[in-house]
Amino acid sequence: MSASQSYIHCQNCNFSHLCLPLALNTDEMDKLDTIVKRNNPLHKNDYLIESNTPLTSLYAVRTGSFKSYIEDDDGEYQITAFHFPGDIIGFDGLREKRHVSQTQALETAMVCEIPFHMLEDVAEKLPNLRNQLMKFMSAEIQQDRELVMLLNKRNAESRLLYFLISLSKRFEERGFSATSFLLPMTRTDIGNFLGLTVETVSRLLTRFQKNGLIKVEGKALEILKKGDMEQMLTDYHINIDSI
Amino acid sequence: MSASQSYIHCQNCNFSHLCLPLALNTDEMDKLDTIVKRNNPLHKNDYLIESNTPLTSLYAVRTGSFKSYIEDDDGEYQITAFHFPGDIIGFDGLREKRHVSQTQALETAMVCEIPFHMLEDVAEKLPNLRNQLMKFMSAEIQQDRELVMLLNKRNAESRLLYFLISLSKRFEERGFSATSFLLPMTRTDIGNFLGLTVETVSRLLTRFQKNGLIKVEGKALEILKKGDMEQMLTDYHINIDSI
DNA sequence: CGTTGGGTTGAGTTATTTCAAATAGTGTGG
DNA sequence: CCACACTATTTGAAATAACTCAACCCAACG
Repeated sequence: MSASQSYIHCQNCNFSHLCLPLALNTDEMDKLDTIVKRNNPLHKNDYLIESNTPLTSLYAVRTGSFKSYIEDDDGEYQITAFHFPGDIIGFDGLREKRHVSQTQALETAMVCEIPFHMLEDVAEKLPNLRNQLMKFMSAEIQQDRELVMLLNKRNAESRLLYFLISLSKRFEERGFSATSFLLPMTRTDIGNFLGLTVETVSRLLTRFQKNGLIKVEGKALEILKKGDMEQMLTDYHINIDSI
Repeated sequence: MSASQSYIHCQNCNFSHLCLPLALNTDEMDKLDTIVKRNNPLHKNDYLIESNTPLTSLYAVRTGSFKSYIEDDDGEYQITAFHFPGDIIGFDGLREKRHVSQTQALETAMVCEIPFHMLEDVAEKLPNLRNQLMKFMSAEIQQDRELVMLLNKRNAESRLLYFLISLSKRFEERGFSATSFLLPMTRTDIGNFLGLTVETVSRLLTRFQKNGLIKVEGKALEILKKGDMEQMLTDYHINIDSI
């Protein structure tokens, strides 16, 4: 561990309330902390995980952001998640102890690496940690299923609204502004994730802006009418033109 | 436990190779077996799990089939999975120890109930069982993500093909015919799951039949050209009319 | 024997995609 | 720091896959 990073521990991490330490007491956190490796930063487009490689570690995002995607034989790919600080990456590989997706940095980013065999050892002694791991996986299942519903039942407008609102919430949970942030991913990434074309995403962002819901300028997004946007998601009969 | 059911154990269950016992030795299986409750059969449309109820048990399907779905405030619902013998139901509720989806029998069906607090106790002593649980959850995440890709990237034809092929595989794994089986769910259910309308599902089934891929008569399905169907899924540029 | 739920088929509509083209932005090597 | 190349984004017009609406059939069932 380099000197410059030696002071970083779960105990003083800004995102521990979202991360694995969540349910652990100080002692337990110390145990977890001893197995965490904190590596050099990754840069934009660097791979954190390549698919089909053996699963040796899980990763917790410390700073920056990532996208994970699966790819089929035709090279067609599907972004399955965007990851922000506190998120744990790698659960989909547990089944075959082999990564089934790729994870790439969207910007300069750092992670905490948690070697899997050591995590298993620690978890052996810490029921809380085991529980926490299960909860994380369960949450992922729940989220994926909500995404399926979104894709199957909602139109392009709702999907993008949902995406923006959910980003906003995630930034807020992490102590960032809920109403003003940078989109770390491209429009193409957003479209890929939501099952829309780039063109549709772009057109909708423009339309949201014209209707005064948001302000976009490149990567910079400002959410102007969060309440209205949230309501459009709940009562999905309301659409953007009724605002 | 009723006398008529007392002879049923994981050891002599036809589906243990797909179920929790998969990675357990005989001793371990015995331990698991002692906590499993085998209840009376459920009938078509009976609820196995109602949403928002506390999670007290996981369930393993023993016979018959189920559908699970999430529902939003508008009453709109999304079927998230169909379950067949050996499948474990309930992982999405672990996060909040509360079920987030409903599970309903598609036909007369029986389950093995696994009380969750006892499962945790047993898992405490059996690393293999813990592992198996994680693998099941990880598999569910993986499957859900493949479903997202299917919904986002494939057209109606591919989606339904995928559905039929995946049913076929699941029946085969369970020792049933891979080419001739009954669809336990309605066309509406299939459409709901795949993000299509009933009409589209019906039209496609008719078309598949006209092109000689399958034979359908009500619930009865016969898969005539499995190879062709699988290839259409792999090379998704090939479509039904090129067969 | 009327009612109800599931399924099929046809015709017209529409949300989103595709294709095309122009503009803006970013990074690299000289 | 500029020029060039490449990628990302926006906007418009035309095409289309799947949906909606409507009608009808069939089987199960009280």
